[in-house]
Amino acid sequence: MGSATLDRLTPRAREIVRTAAELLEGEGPEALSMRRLGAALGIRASSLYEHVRDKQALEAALISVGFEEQAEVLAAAADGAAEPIAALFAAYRDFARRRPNLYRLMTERPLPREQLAPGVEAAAAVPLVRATAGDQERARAIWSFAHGMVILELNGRFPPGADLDATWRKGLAAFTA
Amino acid sequence: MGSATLDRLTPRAREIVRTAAELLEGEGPEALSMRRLGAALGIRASSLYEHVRDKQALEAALISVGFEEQAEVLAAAADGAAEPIAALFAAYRDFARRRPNLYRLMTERPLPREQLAPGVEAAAAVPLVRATAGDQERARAIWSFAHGMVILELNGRFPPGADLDATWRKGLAAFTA
DNA sequence: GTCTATACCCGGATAGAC
DNA sequence: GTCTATCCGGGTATAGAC
Repeated sequence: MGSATLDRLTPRAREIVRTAAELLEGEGPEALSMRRLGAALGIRASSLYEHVRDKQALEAALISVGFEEQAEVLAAAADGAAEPIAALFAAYRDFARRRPNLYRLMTERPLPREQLAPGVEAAAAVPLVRATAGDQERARAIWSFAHGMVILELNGRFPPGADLDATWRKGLAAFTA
Repeated sequence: MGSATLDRLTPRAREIVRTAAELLEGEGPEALSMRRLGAALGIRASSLYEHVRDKQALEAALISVGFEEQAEVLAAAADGAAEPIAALFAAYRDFARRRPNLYRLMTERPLPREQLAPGVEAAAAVPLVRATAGDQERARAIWSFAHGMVILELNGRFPPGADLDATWRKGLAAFTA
């Protein structure tokens, strides 16, 4: 539950990032504006700049925290699982459904890698790379399938009646054959 | 090359949609505003509303045309191919790279299905469903992999040195085993 | 069919007072 | 640390004149 990213911030900045995360998830991406974030905290947007460099830095913090949480849930899922890939799929999907807007923020633009907390991106990838015994190509192919499933689901792109559990099983079978 | 969607529009509306497509692809999604579209056509934004209901309708037209083009290139690729799935992968990736911003427009939000030209979404899916002999679960799993590969590439989410051709081959092997 | 003018909304960010 | 005031930018859309 602890976040190294949050821990390196001042208490007030921590509060801001936390509130931003709630705003993003609770009211959608358009709610993540400096004005609305200020309002949610009971201060003016201009006051935020005392604690946060700019909006980019705020988003980078959100993304870093997202990677930390993702790393945690994925590692926990794979740990000692009889079928690690299946367990990772379930945990990956679960994370994306619990934090759909954060998940989009983390995936739909180029990563601001220089602004992220060091190592968080790699840490989130570790469980899958482990599960493929270090085969990076296979790990990336599996990740692409999982991301495709997740993002198409979040974006409402599958036909209304689609049986996604069955589709996940198809993918699992393909990649573990 | 003919587009049923465009053919049903007045000449001026057709011109508008065409220009919008060029603007979107050439200058990015933020360029797709009524003001900038008007400017590209040499008229005021307000004049566009004589020809296009609103921005949603314009985007729906762009998406419909996108599906038509996609259906065409996918069908052509699969036609008589020795390895239809491999051919579809290549054509799918090629389409997304040629029209990255249109591809994003087509996939990153829920489809405005009521506003699309009838049948275009289904038509784009036909080649893949054929290639899986009607197995919809398999078709969806393959689509998810392809979409994941494509969108993660477009969004710059793979590590800088990643060998994506190799990753595509891994996915192909998994789904055609 | 296009114009001007306008209504409304939103955004990020800074200067300088307190 | 927060404020007000302000600067800049952007957007969709309508009314009414020509």
